[in-house]
Amino acid sequence: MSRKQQMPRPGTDLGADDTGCPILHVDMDAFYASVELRERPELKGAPVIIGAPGARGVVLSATYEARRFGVHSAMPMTRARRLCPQAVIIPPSRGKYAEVSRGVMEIFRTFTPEVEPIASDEAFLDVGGARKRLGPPAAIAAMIRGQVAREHGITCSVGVANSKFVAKLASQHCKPDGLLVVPVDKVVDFLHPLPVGALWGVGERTEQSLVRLGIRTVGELAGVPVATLQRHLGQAAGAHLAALAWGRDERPVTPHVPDKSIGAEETFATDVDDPVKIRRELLRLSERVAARLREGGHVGRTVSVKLRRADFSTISRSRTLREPTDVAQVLYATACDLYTAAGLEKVRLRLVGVRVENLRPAGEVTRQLGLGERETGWREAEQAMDRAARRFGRDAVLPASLVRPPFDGMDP
DNA sequence: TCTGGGGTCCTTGTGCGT
DNA sequence: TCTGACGCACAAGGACCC
Repeated sequence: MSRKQQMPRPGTDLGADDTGCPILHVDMDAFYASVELRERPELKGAPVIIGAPGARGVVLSATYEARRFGVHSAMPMTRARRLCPQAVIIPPSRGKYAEVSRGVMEIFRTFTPEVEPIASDEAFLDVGGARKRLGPPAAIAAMIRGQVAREHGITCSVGVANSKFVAKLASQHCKPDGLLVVPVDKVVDFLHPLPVGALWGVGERTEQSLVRLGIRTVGELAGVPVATLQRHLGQAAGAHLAALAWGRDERPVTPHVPDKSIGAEETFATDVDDPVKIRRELLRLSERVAARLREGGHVGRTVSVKLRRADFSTISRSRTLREPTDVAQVLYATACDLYTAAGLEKVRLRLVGVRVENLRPAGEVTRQLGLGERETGWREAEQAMDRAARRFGRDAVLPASLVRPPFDGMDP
């Protein structure tokens, strides 16, 4: 589901020597759309867009037929509909995609335990240790593609290279339904004709900065001194891009990357300036985030709120607590304080969000509650809500202020 | 053209203790 | 006692990823 445009093919004959190329990047083709098309085969060959049909939404996925009209993921739905009015719009079913994603990741793990999922539809695999058992990396990539297609009825593209970054570019390069090996001695030939925007970490802004410096291709980037890049892009980004331009990327495939933050946010159907409604939304988001913290066995110390005004300008405010927490009422109280302190109570907002950072495993934390603190009572109540939710569904038990009276036409 | 939601990482600024 | 340098933690915002 990369939102970058399909890159031009550099026209290099790369051969297929996969010696020293243990890294695979597997990327499902138009993942959400492909999953939907399994159930609606009559739409095969038609332009299909996955996205919320409401006024405020973006394209989550689009078939290649829709992409021919210029539609791509992250594009506002209104624009996508204008570009391709004949497209069939399907609202997303995230649960369904998560289930297929789990199945596909399980297939990957039958080939190697070294699987690093980076999104629901893509993962890095290090198959260096599977060579004796299963054969060379390119052969393993072909087996994976076959098994995913057989068991899930969708296609994927695989890049094979000596580093994560080159493998990822390779999979994008051979989409859809392709397999591309970039041999070690062809990495520079592969990279240098590409536009700088193809590099991981170069988005719209950075690309503009580079173009202003007269740098349009990776090859041109490779010829610029690191210090010059660092002066214009910052220390880390400059050094990072200079390394990538020569194909240097030492990051290993890491199967277990711990969560650093957990959050939830919501865009209102129409902008809201009523503090009561904003606080009710903060409560709903706090409940959601706290439930996910407890589900993952996390507690967190820093609570931040995100407030986006009607003009799309966004501010965030955060506070680090004395003790880490996974209690919705603590998150909610902090979020309300931050919202009030931000002075936006009379301002029309289009989005609010709650996030918890500085996560630690809940088991590691020894709790020190002050005199009169009631967190334990809340925690027990919320744990009881978790149990009810597991039995009867997420909406079975809600705080009173979130229970919608009958015929309540309020928004959200 | 009017921009979702869930994240990570980096930079910059500031306050505080030493 | 005051001052500057330094390191650190925190806060805020921005860019980027899928």
